Amino acid sequence: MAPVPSGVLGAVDPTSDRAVFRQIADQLREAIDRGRFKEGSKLPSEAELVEHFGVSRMTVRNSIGVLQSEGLISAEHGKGVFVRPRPPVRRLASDRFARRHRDQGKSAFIVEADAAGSRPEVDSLEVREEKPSRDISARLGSPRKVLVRRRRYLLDGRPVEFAVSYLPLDLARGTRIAEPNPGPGGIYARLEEAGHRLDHFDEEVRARMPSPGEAKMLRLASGVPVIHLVRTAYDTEGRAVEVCDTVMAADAYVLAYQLPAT
Amino acid sequence: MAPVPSGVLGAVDPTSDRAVFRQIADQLREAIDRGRFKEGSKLPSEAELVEHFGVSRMTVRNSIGVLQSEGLISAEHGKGVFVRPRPPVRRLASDRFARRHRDQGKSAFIVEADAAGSRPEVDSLEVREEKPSRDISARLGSPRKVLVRRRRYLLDGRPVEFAVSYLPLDLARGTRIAEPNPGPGGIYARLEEAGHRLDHFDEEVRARMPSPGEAKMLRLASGVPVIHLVRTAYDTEGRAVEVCDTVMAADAYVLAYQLPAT
DNA sequence: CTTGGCCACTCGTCTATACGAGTATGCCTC
DNA sequence: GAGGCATACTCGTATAGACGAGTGGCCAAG
Repeated sequence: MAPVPSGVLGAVDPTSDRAVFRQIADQLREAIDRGRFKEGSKLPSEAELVEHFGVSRMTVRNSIGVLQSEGLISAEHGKGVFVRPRPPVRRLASDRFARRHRDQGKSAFIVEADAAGSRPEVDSLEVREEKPSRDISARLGSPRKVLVRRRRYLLDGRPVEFAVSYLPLDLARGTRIAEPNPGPGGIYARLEEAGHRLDHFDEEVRARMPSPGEAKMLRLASGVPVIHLVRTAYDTEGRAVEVCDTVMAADAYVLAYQLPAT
Repeated sequence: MAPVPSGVLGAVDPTSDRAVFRQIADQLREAIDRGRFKEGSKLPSEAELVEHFGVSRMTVRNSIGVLQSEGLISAEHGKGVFVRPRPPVRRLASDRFARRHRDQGKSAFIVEADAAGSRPEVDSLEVREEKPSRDISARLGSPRKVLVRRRRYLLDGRPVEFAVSYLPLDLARGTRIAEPNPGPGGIYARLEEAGHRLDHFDEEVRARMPSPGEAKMLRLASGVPVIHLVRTAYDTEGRAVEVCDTVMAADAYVLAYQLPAT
């Protein structure tokens, strides 16, 4: 068994007020912060840490659990514990829905990812009619039924976002919006062609830990929160024409907004 | 020892593929979601769950840990494990920095909290001059030194937000901006009085797990992420006149923005 | 009645051990 | 050389036990 690299980790004080597993977590955290363990690199194994600190395995695992829930490291069964690499971040600009950005053939997600040098994918595409939930119904002005479009976005094979759009059925039925591929410019272009000129979007941003289902869908390591974004699109007559409910891996996104000073 | 309320929790299957502690976590989660355990109420004690499921204490603690890191429950030493109440949420509107909202005497935070029926406080106020970090320096156009204003906001005694403002020293030195209380309308009003008419704000929104220091400062339960918001204020000449770096308890906030469709 | 202490109950920390399951590697066989 | 298997190493799960420390209620002494 390889020893822990010397000088990187010190000793613990069992008589200290601070719990031993916290002291170990502190030392590992500091070593990571200082770059002693680089992004993506392997930490000493549990057995090595047990040896080095002279504690039991559960104590070591406890300290690893602390850092995992902080999002600093992630354990891989059979391989080891690794410093979590910071994934490339997708920046969502505040003008991302401007008309000029509606590309001819491809969706905004594809265009943007291509430009950033990532390999974009969309999967789990599902389009159907449903009875809206209370919340969605209220946001859309109480339609009896809605068209629901679900899809998952991936970058370089990693799922980063799961989005569900809701549109009042009278706007969507029989149009390309009700088809899996809504055509160039996406559903917003189709809405405007149908005479619903878009005026503005409202977005609500929350952050929280993922549900187990969300963690699975986005393949989230523990310690990664999600950004929950609910966008409502309004036409020039003030009617809500779409609600898009999106759950994003928080470590893959930064949202940018511009606020007026007036 | 009180038994677990009958009918609320079932049994586990030790032969299942799914780990026993996950099965227990699943059952507790479902019971909470269904309202069998209400917000703020006490879950069965570890000893009771050990008894009920016929497993060892570490297994029960493991399942409790799962739900804690999901932000569903929180354990209190000596008291028990409780369903985390959802705290009142502060909604930040996209027009929150509009001039018309600059109240005469009090800060935006105080006015808004009063209106919402909460008891607002500001503490840890600190104003000083510092050499800016690389990032702040770049955002502000590389000033040699900056005025730094730190403060913590609380609602009903609970810390919800920690904010640090940076201003180029030439704008701030010798003005009320450099005083702990900048006066009616806050530092934005002082900037405009000094001839720096504000044009717009850029905001960057990220979500992540808190550092240990942040968790302590905001008294965050485990399983609560933070929203990290960096706002830059620009005057009508395009100069960045302030950067505000804010860390917020994610369960206390929803951010609202309006995006143009053009 | 008040106060102090005891006690029961709670979660927190830690040890020691055992076995299972995923991964990588090297060696042996074909 | 290619394939397959054994093996060693990794983390995952679970048991049983011990002591510590925070909380709150009860009761007896003052």
